[in-house]
Amino acid sequence: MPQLALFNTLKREKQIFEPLDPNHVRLYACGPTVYNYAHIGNARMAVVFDLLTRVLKTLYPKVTYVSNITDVDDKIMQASKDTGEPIDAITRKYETIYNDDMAALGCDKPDIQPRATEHIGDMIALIEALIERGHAYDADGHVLFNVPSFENYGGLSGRSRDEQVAGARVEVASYKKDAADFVLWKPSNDDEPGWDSPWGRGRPGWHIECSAMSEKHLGLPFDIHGGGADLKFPHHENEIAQSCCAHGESDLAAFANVWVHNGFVTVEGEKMSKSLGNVTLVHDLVGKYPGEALRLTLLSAQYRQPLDWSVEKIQQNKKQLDRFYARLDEMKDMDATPDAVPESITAALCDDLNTPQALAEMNALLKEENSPELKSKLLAAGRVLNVLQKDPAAWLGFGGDNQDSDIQALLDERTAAKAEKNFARADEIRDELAAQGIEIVDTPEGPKWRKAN
RNA sequence: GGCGCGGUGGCAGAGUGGCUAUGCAGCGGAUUGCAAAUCCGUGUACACCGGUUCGACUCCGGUCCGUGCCUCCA
Repeated sequence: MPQLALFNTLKREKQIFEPLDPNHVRLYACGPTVYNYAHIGNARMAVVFDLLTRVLKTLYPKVTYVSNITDVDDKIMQASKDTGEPIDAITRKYETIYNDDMAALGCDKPDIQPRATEHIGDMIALIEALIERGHAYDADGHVLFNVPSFENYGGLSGRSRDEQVAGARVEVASYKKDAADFVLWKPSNDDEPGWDSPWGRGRPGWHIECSAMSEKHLGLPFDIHGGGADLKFPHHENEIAQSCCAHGESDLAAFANVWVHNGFVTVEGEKMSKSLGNVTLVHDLVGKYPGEALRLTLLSAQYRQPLDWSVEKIQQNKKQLDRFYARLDEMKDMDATPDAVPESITAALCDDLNTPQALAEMNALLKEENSPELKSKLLAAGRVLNVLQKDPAAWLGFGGDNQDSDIQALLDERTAAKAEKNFARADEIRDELAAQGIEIVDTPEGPKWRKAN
């Protein structure tokens, strides 16, 4: 069996992945805060961890992938104030949109997708444990994690004590014993979402939800914890501190064994930001381009590398898919048994998800003659990456032969013209249709047409 | 300032101490009434300067440049 190597941020090196329990691999990735449409950066995280889960599922008998929905957060409250929509309506709406958009990118829904608001009790229990162990304190309705109480704090992001700063959501400096202390629980006004707690009516800080939900659904320690590179600090650092301290552990790996962080997406060379107005929403993209082309584009760079998003790149990856689908179309009548993923592709993916290498290996397959074996290999490789599973003719756009009698009439006329060597008329018809965005492709089975792109 | 990442052919993007991916674009050719697709051929590129080595794009040191995090952020 091939061995999976992953770059472990915690150790800062690529390591052979060794599951804590080979019969059940467990991973968690920090999901979105649902107050707006997901952007292409959210999508990269979703696609990367979807792929990682697929690869793990080819290697191990049971894999549980948990990715949360953050549905309590000050940004959501702000969105509610801005739009007048109730908080629940906002979070449910964008949760649904998120899942739909990620599905369009070929991401399976995580095995478990917990909502923060449904785990408040677990968070409170965790906070209580932290207070009992002397790692947290309450101050006027706030509960803070005391960073100096955890000797190994900072081990993930590599920051020394002096450099630590607060990762709190709100300004509570006056309550802090240490500048680096961060909020576990904070009081809510009457018009804000809140839950009863030993410290009064309030709501959780950001980091505690992931500690609570990952432990609840996966148990501690679990194998892999992931998210975007920017979450390393403070979010993941604080998660580790909370989870370790709540259980009296000093080893950072007592929470999650391997940490995986995906790189950032820039757009046309610039960082995505609201001020630049270049936040690229998945929702807009899935309306314009095939989800599979978007997925492949997100996988066109190795996951840890920065990825620059551009229309040109989408089109390039779409073409790539066209080539694969064209070959699959040629082999449409062959029986394929896509069970075994070609070794070269498994090897590439097992090398820290080297998707560009996997793509290169798939291109190498195209050098082979058409055969049931080749078809099987392509489909099996495509299945791991979750591409190439569609009907080739439909992908290539040749599905609509019988749907438009006007076009069919012109095609018939052109065929007749060609038979009479009236090429002037034949070309005229080609031009006419081209003007309508219709492309004629002559094949051994006769002319076909599709919408040009 | 602290921590980190990166500079590869026109573009994208892997990788390796010697055998110099892959895709897109370009160019030449084949094929096609035309077109598309396809096929064949075509590019010794690895920021700069030193060092190690029989040999470095790959290892080490330095320089320059770009970039991420350190505040909410995937």
